[in-house]
Amino acid sequence: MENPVTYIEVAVPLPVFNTYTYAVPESMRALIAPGLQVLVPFGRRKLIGYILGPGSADGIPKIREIIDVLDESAVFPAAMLPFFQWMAAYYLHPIGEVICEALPGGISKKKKAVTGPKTERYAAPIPDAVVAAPLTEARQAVMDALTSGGGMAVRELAKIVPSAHRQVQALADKGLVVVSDRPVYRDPFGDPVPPDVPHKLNPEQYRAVSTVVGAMGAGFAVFLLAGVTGSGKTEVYMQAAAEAVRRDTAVLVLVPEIALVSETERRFRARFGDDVAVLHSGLSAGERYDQWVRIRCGQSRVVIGARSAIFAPLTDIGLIIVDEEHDTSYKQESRFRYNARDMAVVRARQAGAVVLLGSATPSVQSVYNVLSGKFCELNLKRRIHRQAMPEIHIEDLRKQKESRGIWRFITPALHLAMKETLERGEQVLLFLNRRGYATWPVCAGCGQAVKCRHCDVTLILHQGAGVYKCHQCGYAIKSNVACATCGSNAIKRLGMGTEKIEHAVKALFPEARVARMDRDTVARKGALLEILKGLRHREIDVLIGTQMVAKGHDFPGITLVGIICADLSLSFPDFRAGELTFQVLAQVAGRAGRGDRPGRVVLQTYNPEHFTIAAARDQDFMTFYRQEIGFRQTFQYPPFARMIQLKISGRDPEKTREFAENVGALCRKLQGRATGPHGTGPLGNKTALAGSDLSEQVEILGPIEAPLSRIAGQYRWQILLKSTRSDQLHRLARQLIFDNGAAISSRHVSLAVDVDPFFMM
DNA sequence: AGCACGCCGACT
DNA sequence: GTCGGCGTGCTC
Repeated sequence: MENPVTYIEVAVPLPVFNTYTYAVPESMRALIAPGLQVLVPFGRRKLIGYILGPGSADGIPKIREIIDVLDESAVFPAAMLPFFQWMAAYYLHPIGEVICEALPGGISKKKKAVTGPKTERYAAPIPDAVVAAPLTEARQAVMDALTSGGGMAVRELAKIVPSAHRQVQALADKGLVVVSDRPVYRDPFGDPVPPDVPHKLNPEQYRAVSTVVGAMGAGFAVFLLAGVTGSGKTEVYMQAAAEAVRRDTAVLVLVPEIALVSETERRFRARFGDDVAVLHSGLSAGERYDQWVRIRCGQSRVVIGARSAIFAPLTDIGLIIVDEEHDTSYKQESRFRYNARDMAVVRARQAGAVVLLGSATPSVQSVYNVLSGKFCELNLKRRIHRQAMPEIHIEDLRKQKESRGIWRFITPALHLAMKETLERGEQVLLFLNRRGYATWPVCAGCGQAVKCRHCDVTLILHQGAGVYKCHQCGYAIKSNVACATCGSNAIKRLGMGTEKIEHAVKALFPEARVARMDRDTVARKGALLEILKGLRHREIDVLIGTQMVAKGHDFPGITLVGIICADLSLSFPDFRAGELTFQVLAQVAGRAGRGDRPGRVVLQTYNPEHFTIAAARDQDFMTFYRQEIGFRQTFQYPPFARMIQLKISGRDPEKTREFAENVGALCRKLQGRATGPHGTGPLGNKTALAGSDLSEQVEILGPIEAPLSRIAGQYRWQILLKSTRSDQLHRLARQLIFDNGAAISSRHVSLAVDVDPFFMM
């Protein structure tokens, strides 16, 4: 190495936006490379940092030496550094924390315990060793087992000979076996999967696969595969992936949540065998580590995972597949707020790879990108088994106003349809996007709702558990308490949740076998699989579920879907409310009739004329899109504008409000400075400047109290920055964060920056 | 994030 | 007079 690097630039996993220059002692110079972890002194602490590249000593008065180099090979490919840097810049997040988020827990975060490769005691026979004296029965059994297998884990031996540990030691002393520690590979997969061969494609699928394959090797491209439910998207994914693998490139498959990883994984494993690795937060730290290492060293070239798998340490990515690309689970809503769907596109662009975004109900954003020429559209309009799409009947819930109790929510039409379906021995799915029994418990004495102590929400009655529960913070009180305001014991159980529907269905159809699928019933490990199995084996006649039932699971025996109330998400104070509603309705409706019998859907709503409901009835995405995109344009919402939301929270209501107002004032000051000598508008107004192009300004909305003004004891405020110009928006946010450290940090109040926010409540 | 420095109230 | 509260600023 001519010109050895003496200084390196290091990122540390702390909320600091600087990187730091360290000197490398002579003895370690040959060991360092970008992407390696190093132990560095930091103040009076020691930290694990990440080498970003060569560093510069210019203008730095004090440079300290690194203490140690922690890996002989980088934990992630150096080629991923530009990806991390891009994310750090875009999401305004410290690069060290970005990298820390990317690495699997346990690889050696901070200075916590290090989960290295797991090892086990392993015994192997020494060939041709001379047996001096006859062995005891147990020792002979151990020797027999070892010679027949050529070596075994001592743990396995102990299953044959209970005293194996002792015997192996004795045999080692006699020079007959050699004992060593071996790394073990922890297999996260369940049962072996029988191999499977590529299916014959229908013409639509064939066209999709050949278009994607045709783009491979020719640089970055994004395809949006819009395929109705049951149209065979997964087969398209697999055949495209097979071609990518054949070209010796890696494939990354993202699915929205862990429950769907296993289904996708089974299908991919059947096709790609040991090439498949999985990455998601459901794996134990050890399993994750092993999967990571397999991917890192190129043993697994097809990676399937949830959101965080976007960080898989693959080299030479040829294809990134994002299944159910509209799903909001791709957005991380804690510490580091990123969107894995968007980052799939960024990572592919950097790698010159092809992206395949798939969905039955594509996001407005992605369809806009198709229409503006950034993405290329592929369509699967036909279901593979040629079933017709289900017929959707709308029932107006306003007509039920005079009905009592459950009859307000089970219309005669739905009741009749359920009766007919059950009489035919077919299965029913009822969807209601709200769990619990009564979602609005109200005191009959004083009219007060039962409220959470820590949050600005009503508690939900969970009758089975006998508690009122807060869905925000988990706070719960016994359901037999009296009203906190007036002491009355008469608390009305208003509001409908899945648990109440379950009770009602059991009463209406006493002979039907009823099951419920929501976060409460699948909390127990294995419960979800039991429900799915129960459905397949026809041990369940009626399934009642939340959102969860809309997500990708295949329910072949269901011929009737009842949507109890389609409007719940329609009134959310969120510009995406219509989009979310359309998606969930279309997805739930798509659960009907995936087997060989036609399906039908009864959709109950208070807003039958609403364009979202009408479009969902006709399963006509483009009609929905055309109306929705007009609304987005009128109010300058994404995709026409970009947004950054500042989320401010603190325990003290006054301090939080004051802080939010200070940050708001600072934003306006910065904006005024950036856009020249004109003053800003009156406080609280949209600040726009005379004489310049209004559409290119950054709008500052707020601060306002969040719709959920308190969660888990934290008072919440928000400021929304909005602009048609991404660069302007980012410039303002960067100035705010980087140049005003003191003004935006406080002991009592925290500020989170959410770039491209999803949940605005 | 930590950890030091520095500046004000209430205790031996 | 010192102990300790917390606001401010820095860590190569």
